[in-house]
Amino acid sequence: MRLNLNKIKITMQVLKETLHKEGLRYTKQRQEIWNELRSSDKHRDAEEILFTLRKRGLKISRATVYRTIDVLVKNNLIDKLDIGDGRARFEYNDKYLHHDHLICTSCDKIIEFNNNEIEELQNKIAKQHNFKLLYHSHQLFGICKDCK
Amino acid sequence: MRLNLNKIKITMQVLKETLHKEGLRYTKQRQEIWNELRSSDKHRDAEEILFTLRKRGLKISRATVYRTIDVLVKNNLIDKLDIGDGRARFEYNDKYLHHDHLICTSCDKIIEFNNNEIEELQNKIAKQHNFKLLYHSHQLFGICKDCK
DNA sequence: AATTTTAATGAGACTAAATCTCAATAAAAT
DNA sequence: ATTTTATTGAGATTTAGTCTCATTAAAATT
Ligand SMILES: [Mn+2]
Ligand SMILES: [Mn+2]
Ligand SMILES: [Zn+2]
Ligand SMILES: [Zn+2]
Repeated sequence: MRLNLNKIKITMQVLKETLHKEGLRYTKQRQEIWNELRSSDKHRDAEEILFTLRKRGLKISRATVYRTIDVLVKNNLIDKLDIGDGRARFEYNDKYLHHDHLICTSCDKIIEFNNNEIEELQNKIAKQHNFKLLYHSHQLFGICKDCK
Repeated sequence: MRLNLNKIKITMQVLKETLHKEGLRYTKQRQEIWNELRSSDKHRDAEEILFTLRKRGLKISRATVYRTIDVLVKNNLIDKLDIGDGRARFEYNDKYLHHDHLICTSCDKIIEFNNNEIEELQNKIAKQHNFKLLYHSHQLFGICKDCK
């Protein structure tokens, strides 16, 4: 319990410092959106975040959700994920355990993987092209074990 | 010249056979869209294809472009590419020389790469998860050599 | 603590890519 | 040549995401 409360405090501090660094204000809505994303390992879309927070009694608009998500993505606090259905998903970005995704085209299940060899090869390719790698998007689409 | 004409004949035959296999008709519009994509190495969006063909005098609608693209993507004759600006791009799928992309977030340049080690690692990861890999999407975003 | 300054928010209008509808048309089968 | 059936075109519709602008709230100043 003690640890848990501290963890929340620390991640909220991360948000506060990021916003300060960008000259942005530490608002209730931004706190709630960040808390919602960092405390779950689901891949959420904007509308889902909006309605979850509204159900919880927060006064918040669609525009604010999209605007906040942009700030969080640009500052690498969350990652944007395209699973191929035209609706972007977002998830907490754990810098110490990066992962990419396998996506089942039959049941939409999302499976996470992390592979350091691929990460290294990506760096190597970028270097070969004298390209400054900022981020990447890597998805494997197919049929999961439960669907075949 | 002889070879060039034969090459066109062969790729048009590929389309004809694919459509036949799917119980679909070999129409003028489908021929022109396929010819447009297979004879260029650009990454085109739907609107671009539509206006190129109209400028060339073909009577064709937006709906037909999108519908045909879907057929070609599903049959692996072309690949769909998401460069992160909300507009899908399409390109000829050369089965004998697969490639993925580096995308400059500053000038939108698209650089192609192919790396067999990564392709093999993808297969390995899919196998580990008992996942039938159908296709993948792999983009490296950053700043190209001309922009930095 | 009250006031001033300035950025953020909410409601809903707007945009743009992609999809859908349905009457007219053209490909293929007969 | 005629019939059958899929395809097309025009434009309406959907939907994720963005924009506007009056109102509100955070932070700076007094
Ligand atoms: Mn994930
Ligand atoms: Mn390419
Ligand atoms: Zn599945
Ligand atoms: Zn560039």
